[in-house]
Amino acid sequence: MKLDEAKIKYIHTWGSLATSWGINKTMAQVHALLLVSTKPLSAEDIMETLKISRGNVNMNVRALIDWGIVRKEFVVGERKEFFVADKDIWELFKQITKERKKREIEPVLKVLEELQEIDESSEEAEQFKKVLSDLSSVTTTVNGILDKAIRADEHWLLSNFTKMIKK
Amino acid sequence: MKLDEAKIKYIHTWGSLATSWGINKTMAQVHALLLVSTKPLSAEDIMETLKISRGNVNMNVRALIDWGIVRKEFVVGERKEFFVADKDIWELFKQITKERKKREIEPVLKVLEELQEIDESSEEAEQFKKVLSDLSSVTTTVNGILDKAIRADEHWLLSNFTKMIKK
DNA sequence: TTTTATTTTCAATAATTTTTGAAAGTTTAA
DNA sequence: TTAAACTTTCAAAAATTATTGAAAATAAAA
Repeated sequence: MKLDEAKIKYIHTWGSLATSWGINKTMAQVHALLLVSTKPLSAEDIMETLKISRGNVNMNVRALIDWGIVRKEFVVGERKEFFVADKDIWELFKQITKERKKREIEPVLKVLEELQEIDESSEEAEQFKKVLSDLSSVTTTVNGILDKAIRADEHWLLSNFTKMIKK
Repeated sequence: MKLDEAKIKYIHTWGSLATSWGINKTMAQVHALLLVSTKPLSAEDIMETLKISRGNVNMNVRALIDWGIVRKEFVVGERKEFFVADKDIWELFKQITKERKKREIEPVLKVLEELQEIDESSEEAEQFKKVLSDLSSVTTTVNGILDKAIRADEHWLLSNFTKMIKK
C-alpha cells in the first residue's frame, strides 16, 4: 500500500469506527488527519483534504480542543491559525478516558444516587433499590479503575498492569 | 420519591445516557424496563409502558437478545412470548464488555494491522507507522485488560482489583 | 482610523437514524 | 385442515443529528 492511500484509509476508517462509540464521524476524521500529519494544518487544509465546509471544520476543531486532544499552533509569518494533535498515543488514551469519565460515567453515578432515595420498603421497592445499588457499585468500581489508569504511566500499564491482572 | 416515579425516571435517564455511548435510546429503555420489572413482560406490556410501536419493540428486544442481556421466558397458560433481563449486574457488565470488545475493539485492531503494510521507508512513512503501532499497542493492552475483567469474578473485581491497582 | 484577513455563528438544508404500522409470515389450537 | 393468536418484516414517515454557507464578529495590517 502507498503511504497517502494508507493515511486516507486510516482517516476514513477511524471516522466510521467513531460512530459506534457515539462520536461524530467528522470530528474523528479531523483528529485522525491531524494525528498523521507531519505539520500543523490550517482550516483550509482540513477543508480541502476532508472536503467539508469551513463551519464544520471550525465546530469540530473546537470540539477537539475542548476534549484536550488538539491544540492551536502559530506558524511564523502566517496570520491564520494552525492546528496540531499530540502524537503521544498513551497521553491521548488518558485524555479521552478522563473526559469520558467526567462527561459520561460521573453523571450516571449522580443519577443512580438520586434515584435511591425512595420512601417505600415493599418487596418490590427493595428489589429496585438493589438493582440501583448494584449498578452504582459496578460503575464506581470501573470509575476507580479508570482513575488509576489515568494516573499511571505508559510503561506501568503495558507491563505491570497486564501481569498483575493475569492472576 | 415514589417507586413508580423512580422507575420511570430511571428508564428515561438510562435512555438518554445510552445515546452518548452510541446505543439506541429505545433499546436502552427496553432493557432498563425489563431490569426493574419484577415479572416477565410481553411485547404489549413494553408497548404500553414505553408508548412505542409493536415493530419497534420487536426490533429492540431482538437486539437485546442478540447482545445476550435479555432472554425469552415462557409463562404457563400464556401463548405469547415474555421477556426478562438478568438481574445480575456484574454479569451484565461482563456481557456488554464482551460484546463491545468483539464488535468494536477487535475490528479496530484488524484495520490497524492491515494499514501497517506500507512499502515505503521515508521519514514520513516511519512516523505514520509509529502512530499506527502505538495505537495498536494501547488498543491491544486495553483489550487484554478487558479480557481479564470478563474472566474475573465479581468479588475479585470489587476488592482485589481495586487494591492491586492502587499501587 | 479604514481595510483586509480570518474566525465564528446559526438558520436553513441535507443526511442519517429511528420509528411506525400494516401486510406477510409463523405457530398453535380447534 | 381452517382460524385465530401472535411475531416478523420493511417501505414510508418522522425524528434526530450533522453540515453548509453566507452574514456577523473579531483581529491584524495598512
